[in-house]
Amino acid sequence: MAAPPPTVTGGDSSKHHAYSRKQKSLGLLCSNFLCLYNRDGITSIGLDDAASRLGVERRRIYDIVNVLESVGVLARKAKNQYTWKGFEAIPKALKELKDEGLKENFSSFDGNDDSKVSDDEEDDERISDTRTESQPDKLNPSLNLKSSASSKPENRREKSLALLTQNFVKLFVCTSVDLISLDEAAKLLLGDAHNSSIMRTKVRRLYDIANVLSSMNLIEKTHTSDTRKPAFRWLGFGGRGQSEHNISAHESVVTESKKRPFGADITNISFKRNKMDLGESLNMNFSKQKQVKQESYVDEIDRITFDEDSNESTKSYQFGPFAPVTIARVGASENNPRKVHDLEKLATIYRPQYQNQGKVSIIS
DNA sequence: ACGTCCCGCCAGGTG
DNA sequence: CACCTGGCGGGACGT
Repeated sequence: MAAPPPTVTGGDSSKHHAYSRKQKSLGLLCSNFLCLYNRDGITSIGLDDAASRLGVERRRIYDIVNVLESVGVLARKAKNQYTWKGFEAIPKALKELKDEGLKENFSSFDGNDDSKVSDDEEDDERISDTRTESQPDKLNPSLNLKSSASSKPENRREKSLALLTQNFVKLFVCTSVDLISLDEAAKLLLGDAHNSSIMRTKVRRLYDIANVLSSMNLIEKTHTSDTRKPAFRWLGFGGRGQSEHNISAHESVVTESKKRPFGADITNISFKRNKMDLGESLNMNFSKQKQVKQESYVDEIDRITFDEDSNESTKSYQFGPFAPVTIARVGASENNPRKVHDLEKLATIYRPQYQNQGKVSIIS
């Protein structure tokens, strides 16, 4: 036991900037992650590589990766290695989730109830591409919401975060519920056993998930009509940011990637204690501006069919490229499709679109 | 005071 | 056995 450096208050070195939790939030980290790996043709993603680049511990990467994988953006390839599927993989993943959810009992929340708990664990066909023969099935979680009673060992792996993420998404995709608070979601997802701690932990996880999903603009934090209880609204697609793909015809928004608005960069990121390694790359300063892009979601953002009966009718997902803002120019060198070492450059150009709820700082 | 949620301990899993 | 994964909850930060 090496006496770990206790305390953190104030940093012992130079400026003792009161670090903000917001700057280390999963949501922001996710934005950085997305921005970092969405550029050019990135195929593989190393976890420790990401951790180093983002200046966070591995543990946090797992959190992000698990939720990203749940929506199809990433796919586990091997140890420490993930495959970047891209945002374009989201629609498909969502559809699968929806399909799965409908087969189960996700269609009974809010308003109507339909306790039709079909425990059918039928293996849905995976439209997925890569099919590793190692694990034929098992990919499908057996969502045992309430009344599970079956202590089926099932998958020891993927217990919470990934599973919970999918269930959370199913909630939106399979029902007409567009707005929901995490408490509600927690209750729904774990049945009714609101036994103190269990639910508290659940909610904690949901916060993590919601933050990541928010950074992707799949959901947004708002509040219920009554105004009071914060809740999350499903957006599906509708992020702003230009895209190379054509969007719906009615995207009047210019989504022009104008040059970054003033650079109010805040150098943050790991300044605390780091791992043993990570010495060469001092701290890369990520220029991040807490800009609140309050884009008007005019038009119909359109979410995947909210009709409960419509099975496979509207499959045209107009995924709007909610790509984290553009600017795909990599400074330097195109001769390295795989790895990008220019952290500094990358960091400089990168611009996360942190979604800030609540106040709206006019900056654009 | 309560809502949000970061940090990292430590237990399984895997090679 | 070392290392990778990731559940889980304390308790600090935010409002």
